[in-house]
Amino acid sequence: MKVSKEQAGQNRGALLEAASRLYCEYGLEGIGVAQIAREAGLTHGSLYGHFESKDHFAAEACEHAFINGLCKLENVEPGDERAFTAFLRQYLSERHRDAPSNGCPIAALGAEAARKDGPVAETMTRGIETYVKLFAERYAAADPDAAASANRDRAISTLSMLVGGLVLSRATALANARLSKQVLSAVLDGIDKIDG
Amino acid sequence: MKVSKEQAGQNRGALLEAASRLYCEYGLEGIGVAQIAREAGLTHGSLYGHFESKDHFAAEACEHAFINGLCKLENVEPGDERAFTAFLRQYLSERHRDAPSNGCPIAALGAEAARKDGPVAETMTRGIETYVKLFAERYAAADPDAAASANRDRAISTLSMLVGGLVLSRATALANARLSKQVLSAVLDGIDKIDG
DNA sequence: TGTACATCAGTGAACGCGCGTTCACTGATGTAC
DNA sequence: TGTACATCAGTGAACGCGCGTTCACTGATGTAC
Repeated sequence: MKVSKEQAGQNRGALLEAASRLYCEYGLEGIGVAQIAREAGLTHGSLYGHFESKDHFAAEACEHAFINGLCKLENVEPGDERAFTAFLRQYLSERHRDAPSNGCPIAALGAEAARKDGPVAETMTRGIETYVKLFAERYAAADPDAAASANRDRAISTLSMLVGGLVLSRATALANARLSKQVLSAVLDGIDKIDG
Repeated sequence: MKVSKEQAGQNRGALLEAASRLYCEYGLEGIGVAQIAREAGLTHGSLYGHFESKDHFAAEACEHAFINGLCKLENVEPGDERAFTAFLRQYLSERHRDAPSNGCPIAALGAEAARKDGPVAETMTRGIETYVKLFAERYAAADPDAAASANRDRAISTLSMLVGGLVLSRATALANARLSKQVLSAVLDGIDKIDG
C-alpha cells in the first residue's frame, strides 16, 4: 500500500542505514538485498522503487557509511592536534576493529570495491579522496611552511597505515589475539613517528 | 575414470593453482568451485575427493598464494638492503596493482578473511605472522642493536602501509588513475622515511 | 469541509540462475595370481 | 610376463537454497471538485 512521502523518505533512509551496516559487516557479496530490506522493516521488492539496481544501492550505502564515518573526523578542525590524535586512537581501537558495521568502509570494503567498476568503485574513490584531503589540510595547518605535495604524501601514507593496520588487526583477531592487539599499537606508534 | 597417483597429485596442484589465482582476482565469494575446477581442467565433483569443503579448499588455496608471493621475499637474505628495496618496489608497482591474481593475498583477501572464522582465517593469520617475522629479521640484521620489539613494531607498520597502500591504489585505479599512482609512490617514500 | 478517485509506495509470488554439496556411475590403474 | 579383478580418481546429473530482479496487485495517500 502507498505510504506518505515523508514515510517513503524515511524508508529509503532505513534501507541505506541497514545496508551500510550490513555491507560493512558481511561484505558486498556476503549479504543479499532481501535480508537488508528485512532489517529495514521492508520487503525486497520495495528496494527497486528507490534504487536502480543492487550496484547503485550498494554505492549509496557505501556513501552513507563514509558520511557516518566522517562525522567523527569532520568535527576535527584543521590544526586541532588533540582531536586528530583522538580520531587516530579511535580508528585503531579494539572497538573499531570489533565493530566494522559502524566503521570505516575503506577497511571493510576497499578490496571488494577495487574489483568492481561501477558506481561502488566511484563512491569508494571519492571517499578515499575526501580522507586524503582532510588529512592533508590538517598537516598544512600544523606546519604552514610544508609543501602541499609533501602534505598530500604524508596524508596518503597515514591513511594507508590506518587502513592496512585495521585490515591486519581484524584478519588476525580470532587466530592470534596478541598479534591483533600489537598491530593496533604498533601502527599508532608508527603514525606518531611520521607525524612527529 | 581413475587416473594414476601422480596425475591425481598434479590435478590437486592444478586446482590449488587455479584457485589461488581466481580467489585473489575475484574474491573468496566472487568465484565458484565449478569455475575453478573448469579452469584447472577438471569438473567440480572431483574437488571433494581432494578437499573436505570449499572453506578448507579456499584455505589451502590461500596458503598456496602466500607461498607463491613469498618466493620473491624469501630469497631476500636478512640484511640485503638492495633485495629488500627491490621487493618493496615490486609490491608497490603498477604491475602488482593490476595483477592481483599473482599478488599478495593479504591485500586481495585480508578483509574477507577477517569475516571468516574457519581455516581461511587461520591460514591468513599465519601468513601475516610470516611476513611480520621476515620483515623484523631484516630490521634486526640491518641494526643489531635495535630492540626486538621495536623491530617487530616497525615490521608491522611497514606491512600495514604496504597492504593499505595497495588496497587504496587498487580501489582508486579506475576512477582516479592519478591518485592511484600517487598512492604507490607516496607509500614507497613513506616507508623509506621510517626505514631511514 | 466532505466525497470520489487517480496516484503510487510497498507487497510477495514468481523468474532464471549459480551456488556448494552429494552420489551412482565410469573406466583406467595397479595389484594378486 | 599375462590375465582377472578390486580399487578409486574423476564425471556429471541432481539436490535444496539464496541470489537479483520483475510485476500484477493492494490499499493508503493526497488531490480535484
